[in-house]
Amino acid sequence: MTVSRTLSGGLNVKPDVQQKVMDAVAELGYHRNENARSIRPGHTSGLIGVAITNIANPYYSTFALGVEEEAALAGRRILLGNTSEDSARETALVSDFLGRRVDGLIVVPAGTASRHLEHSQTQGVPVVLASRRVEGLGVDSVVLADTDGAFQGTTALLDSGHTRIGYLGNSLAIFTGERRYAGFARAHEEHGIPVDPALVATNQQTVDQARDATRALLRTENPPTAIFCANNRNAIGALKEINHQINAGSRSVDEFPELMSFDDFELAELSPVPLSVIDHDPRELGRTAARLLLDRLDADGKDAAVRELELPVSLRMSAR
Amino acid sequence: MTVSRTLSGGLNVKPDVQQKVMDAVAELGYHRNENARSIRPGHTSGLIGVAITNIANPYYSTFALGVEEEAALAGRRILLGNTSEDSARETALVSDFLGRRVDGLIVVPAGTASRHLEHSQTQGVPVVLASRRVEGLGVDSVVLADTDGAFQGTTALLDSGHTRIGYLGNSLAIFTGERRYAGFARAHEEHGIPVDPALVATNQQTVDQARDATRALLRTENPPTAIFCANNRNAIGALKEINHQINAGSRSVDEFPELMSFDDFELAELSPVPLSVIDHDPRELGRTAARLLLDRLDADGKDAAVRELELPVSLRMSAR
DNA sequence: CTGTTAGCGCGTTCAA
DNA sequence: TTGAACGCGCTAACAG
Repeated sequence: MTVSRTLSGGLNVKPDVQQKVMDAVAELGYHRNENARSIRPGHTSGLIGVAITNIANPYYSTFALGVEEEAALAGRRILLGNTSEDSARETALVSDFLGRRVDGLIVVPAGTASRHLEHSQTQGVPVVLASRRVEGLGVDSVVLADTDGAFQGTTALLDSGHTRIGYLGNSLAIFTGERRYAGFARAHEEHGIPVDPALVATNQQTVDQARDATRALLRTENPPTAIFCANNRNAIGALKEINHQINAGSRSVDEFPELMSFDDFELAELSPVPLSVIDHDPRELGRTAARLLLDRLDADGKDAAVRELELPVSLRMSAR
Repeated sequence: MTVSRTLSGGLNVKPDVQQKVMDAVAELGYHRNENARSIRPGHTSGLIGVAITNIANPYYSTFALGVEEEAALAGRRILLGNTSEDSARETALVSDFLGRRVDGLIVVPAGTASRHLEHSQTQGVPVVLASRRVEGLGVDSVVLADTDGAFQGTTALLDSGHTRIGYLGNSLAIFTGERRYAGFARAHEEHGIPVDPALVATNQQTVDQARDATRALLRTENPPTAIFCANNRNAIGALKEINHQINAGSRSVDEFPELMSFDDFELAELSPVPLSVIDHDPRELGRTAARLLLDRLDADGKDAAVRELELPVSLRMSAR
């Protein structure tokens, strides 16, 4: 008890005894057992479980940084896990997080399955969805203005005269994939220009897959004059393939399509073809998700209505 | 007890009772309290604490992915924390990790202070250092062949005729900074070419700082014909500045220095100036660090001698 | 100011 | 096959 009291401020412990305790603590390298502390009635772990689909994607690691910063400000740590875009792994991860009694969960959901995120399954542990929503799950969420951003970007391309625009994105079954494609399609509708299905590729998860899809697009007999890339993996893949072909020297630079990327990324400015960006800040997305969660963890935020935020994006047109 | 037995395999529990338990578990969303489990005698948390200097740097997030993959294979999770290159935060982070009774620690040390990593302070929890070593700390470590890689890269530049080579890196007080500079300097020595101190900048932690340093280098009256960049942050900063100046159109491309980057990075191939890379795999670095730790956590690895690994790097010369 | 009691959730051990 | 007692480390509440 004396040690416990000393370590929690030293109230009602003689100063010289406190000193002895501190000396012993320093010498022995003693650390209070947080796991034992967390099982006391009315106490929690101070951990926030963060499940993202891919740590190695700079977009998501920056997102995680934002969460971590905001959590650290509130004296909490994050438990980070990778789902690899796999719903089963997400379920296992969330289950593990709950077993460790995280105070809350921040999830970039991998699929549309959501039983494991339901209130009854999480034992009331609050969940915040980020980047993607899951229908019918009454939880807080923060996503981007996907449809609007894609609409704006596509409109800009159409306005500048493009009529054949390629589309590279991830699966339409994924929340962002569906929304971004919807914006792409609506812009076409409003311009009275049909989307050519031959120019639409929607199953690239990796840079290499995006490269392959780009190669296929460029090989068609009537290739697109611009490509809309629904995320940074696809934009980078397209860029790599185009750069490769330019260096191979088969055609001149301006025979290649210009690019519109949903997501900014490092070194985008080196693109040999004009590249515009639908820009937003993954770090801010992480911070916002964390704030939603932390707020919900506060006594006063506990019973607030469900908040579904949508962060704006901004179109940054290529200088050329 | 019946629930406990059912959840740990169902030995000696009547099948129909097991079923009832499982039904109730599913309905209630019950999860065993891992924190409570971990304080039982002879049990551990299954967590590995990972302290890196910057999650948002793709290099380190890929490193973390490698650790996570390897840890997941062994049924463990990682607790990830950011030190922001700050020794005090590292100490606090490690202390927090120990309080949560991590089974082991993987640390990219921020400084040379190491009291908090000593065996006596970690209560015998094994520590593995990655990327950087700390002198006088008898713990396992895995680092890169920094000196050798820098030596090879610099030698290649000198061999191809450069006599004025700039150096951009992080502080010489940092393990990798010191070693990479040493390789740079030794290559000069062996060629009998002195290093011009005016061309050496060693305090850039961020891309923007690296840009500034590059601008200063290019502005000197006798600018370098090549720049050795000791890590990806510095290479990217140099690239951005050079690209910017090329686009500004003041000089022709081949008046700009070529680049040698210690660290590969995404889209390096888009460089307008020749860029060679001293390549290595951060994911493998992470995996190796995790394996060192997991091995040490096994009964048979417990008392093994200290292992200090050095992973090889490979020089990939610019195609041009 | 310092110590004792009790209970958090779990599973080992022992009893029924 | 099931349940009861015990102890892990910690601290609120209550003696002393």
